[in-house]
Formats: sequence, C-alpha cells, structure tokens
Amino acid sequence: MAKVDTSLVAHLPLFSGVKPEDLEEILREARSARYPRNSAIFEQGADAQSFFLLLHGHVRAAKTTPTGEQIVVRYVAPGETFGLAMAIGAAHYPATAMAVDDSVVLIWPNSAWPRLIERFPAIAANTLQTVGARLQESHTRILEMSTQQVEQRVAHALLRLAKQSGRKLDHGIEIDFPISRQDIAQMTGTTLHTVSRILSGWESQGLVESGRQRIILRDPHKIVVLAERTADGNSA
Amino acid sequence: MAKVDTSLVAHLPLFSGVKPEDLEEILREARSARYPRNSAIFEQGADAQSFFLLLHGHVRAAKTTPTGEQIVVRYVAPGETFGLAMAIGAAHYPATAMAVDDSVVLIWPNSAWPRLIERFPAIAANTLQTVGARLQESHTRILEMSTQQVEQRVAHALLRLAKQSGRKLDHGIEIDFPISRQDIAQMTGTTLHTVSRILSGWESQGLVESGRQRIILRDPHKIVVLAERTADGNSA
DNA sequence: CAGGCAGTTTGCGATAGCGCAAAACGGGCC
DNA sequence: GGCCCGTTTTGCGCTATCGCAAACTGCCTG
Repeated sequence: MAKVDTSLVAHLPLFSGVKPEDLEEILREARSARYPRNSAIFEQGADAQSFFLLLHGHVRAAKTTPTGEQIVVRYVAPGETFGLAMAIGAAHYPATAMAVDDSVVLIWPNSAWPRLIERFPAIAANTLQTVGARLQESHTRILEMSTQQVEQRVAHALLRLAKQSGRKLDHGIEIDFPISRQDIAQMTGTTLHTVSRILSGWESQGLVESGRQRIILRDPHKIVVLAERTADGNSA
Repeated sequence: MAKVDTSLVAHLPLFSGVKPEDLEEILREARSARYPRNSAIFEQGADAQSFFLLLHGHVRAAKTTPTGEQIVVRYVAPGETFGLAMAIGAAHYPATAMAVDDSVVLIWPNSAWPRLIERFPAIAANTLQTVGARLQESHTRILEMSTQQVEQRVAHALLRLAKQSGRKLDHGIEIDFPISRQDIAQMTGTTLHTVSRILSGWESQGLVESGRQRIILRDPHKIVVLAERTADGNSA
C-alpha cells in the first residue's frame, strides 16, 4: 500500500491542532483503498468496523426505508470524513456509502478511535465540530422541507452542491460528479419526475444546462433568486 | 444560588466516565437558573455565551425562517444538554430556546468549555455521542418527511414524545408538558389544521384523548400500527 | 363571574405535486 | 456501427394537503 504524504492531509479540519510530527503516527494506523465508480463502501445496517476519510472522488451516503425508498443523506467531498459510526456511538452504519466516482479513501479500524482521541483530544473536538455542522445542515434541510416548495428546495440543493463540489467553467458552474434527477429528488424529498420538469423549465430559461447525470448552473445568481423567492412570489 | 447536589447529575450521559469527586469541580463553574413557563432562554441568532443542562421542566428548541415560519427542532427533556453552540463551533445560537414549563437549568459560560474538555476528555466524547444521536434523529426525520404521509409522521412524532416525556396513566400515556396542535405541526412539517383533523379522527376512534395543549395516547399500540402503515394501506 | 383570548375545530375550494404510463434520448459496449 | 439499457422527458388524471374563513370552547384574568 502506498504511503500517504502527510502534507496532503495536514490542513484538513480533522487534523487542525495536531502537530505535523504526530500526523505520521496517525496515518500509520490507516490503510488506503480505491473504490471504483458505483461500488459500495459500506452498507446500512452492517457492523461498523472502520471510519473513513475521503481523499479523492465523491461518495454518496444514502438511507433506505424498510420499504425500499431512499434518501440521500449527503455527498461527501474530498477531505471530509464519513462512516463515523464509532465516534457517535453507533454499532452499525446508519446509511449506505457508495462511490459515485472513482474514489480513494483512508480507512481506520474503529479500534484506533479511542486511542486516537485519547492521544489527540483535538481530534475529538474537531469531529464534534464537523458533526455539529452536519446537524445544523440537517436542521436547515428540515426547515426547507417544511416551509418551501419543491422548486425552491431543488434550487437550494443545487447551489449547495455547486458550492461544495462545483467546478468553474467559463459558462457556468458544473457539478463535479455524476448526479441524476433521481439523486436530486432524493435530496429534496420529491420525485425524479418533478425534478425533471423543474430542470426542463430552467433549461428553457437558460438558467441551467443539463443532461445525463450532468448539471451546469449557467446563471447561479438567478437560481439564488429562485431559491429565496417565497411561495407568493415575494409579493411583500 | 443554591448548590446542586452532585448525586442528582452524576448518572447523566454527559458525565459518564467522569469521577464523582471531579464532578463538584465541574458544577462549581455552573450557575443554576429558573425560567418560568413560556419564557425565552436564548434567541436564535444571539451571541452564544453559555451552554445549558436542563434539570427540571421542558424546553422547546425552534428555528425560524426569515419569513417568520417556525419549526420545532426538538423538545429537551430533563438531563439533556442544549445550547451547545460553542461545542459545535457556532458563534451564535442556531435556534430559539423557550421553557414550555417552569424549568430549572444549569448554565456554564462558554469560556468554561475548552478547559472542561481539556481536563475531562470524556465530556467531549460524551457530547460527540449525543450530538451524533441527534444527527441520526434528524436524518430519520428527513427520511420520514420524504417518504411518509402526514398522518404517519404525526403518529411517529407523538410516539417519540411519549417515549421521551410520557407520563404513564392507567388509561394511557400523557405527554408531560403543554403542547399545542401548532407545535406538532411544526415538528412534522404540516399545518395546525391538518394536525387538528388527524387528532379529531383519532379521538373519535378512541386512540387518543386530547384537549387544550394536552394529549393522552389511549392506545399506543394502534398508533404504532398507524405509524408503520404505508400509503397503500399495507396492501402488500 | 363575566369577558376576552389563545387554542381548537370544521367546512370548503384550490392546487402543487404525485403516480402511472409511454415515448424519446444518449452513450457505452460488443 | 448498431444495439441495448439506464436516464430523461412529457402527458394526464388524481388526491392529499394546504389556505382561508368562520365558528366554537375552555381557561385565565380582572
């Protein structure tokens, strides 16, 4: 297994407050692995045996109901951790993680966690902050689902994706991994049909350009306006 | 200010792994305060200056949109922490906390947090677990909002409240604090009208007994069945 | 004990978005 | 280069739920 250069990960939030010379010791406990596009990293309900740090690629975390419906919990971008079941005291993974692009991850065995946070308390504090940030995002999402129409929610979702994983083009911002109408529906609590209709509408207005698992925001500013418009068209 | 008996809080998850003799030192940094029913403890957006542990009563955490709509983030039960903005790296409170019943809380200044987790790393680990648990609850809530009808969501919400803060009566389980139709609507992403209709229906079937800010689950088992029924009436 | 008010109930349209079905499309693979 | 399959588009009826309005009720207050 190739050794990971500490300089690649030293600046990540997870390791803030950790001395560079300690980093090597931390990385020694991890192994790295490559997951090809569309391969599963772990399955919801499985025994949680490891936790992960994404180095390259993109990972989708999704939760499935007993009846088979799915929602996308989040997309993981490079530099972010995922599969932290151990840290939050869960014995099983609460979601399924799948690589949506060829991805490279660092993998620590769960057994390393207690030792890690004992020797480097900053890691516990950093993780608390990222989990807290995710909690706030979840609350925001709940707020949106409770108060906004589907079109606004889709607008917000795309803007968030663009910010997190957007690649700047001269004619807009492209979401940097394959994402389907269905995926967006599962992020916003609607159906792929409705998403498709919305994107078609936007496309004809020149706001986006999209195709098979590909979306480019051509006019992010107008989409921001859409996202903030209230149901009554901001008549107030 | 009255001194808090360590034996009252020693068993709380927050302090698990903390030696009893250290507990007094921790409590010495806190002050206690009483909030009468319907008084605000902190407001969304205000500078986060303290974090809280609820001793008695019940607290509602709610988030408000720019346009004034609210959702209930959660109800805090005795023994739970709230207002952890500092711990999760937020400078401002992301929600408003209001006592829904006469309540007693312990209050630590944020400045105590770094010292606390440095001296007692178990507290950071414990907090990480509770925040993680809240994150999972949020995801469950998002899943429900995405896949279930309003009636199922209301059923789930009431069952959760009953489990968290239910008082057993001989003729059912009563939710142990004042809660309105509006509150339930704000927990489930619907309107008070729809909640009222649903509860009226249940009442006529003898599933619940309810009135002004008061709900008793008369037949929790049947409500569980309702909660799990799929949209097509479980025809499969 | 009488108001008054917050909370609740209920009726009645209006509609956003779902669900189903079918056709069109696009791209990768052989 | 053509075929096949997953994705996307689009039409159409349906309904769960909203939104508004109005009446009702039970507490708490003065």
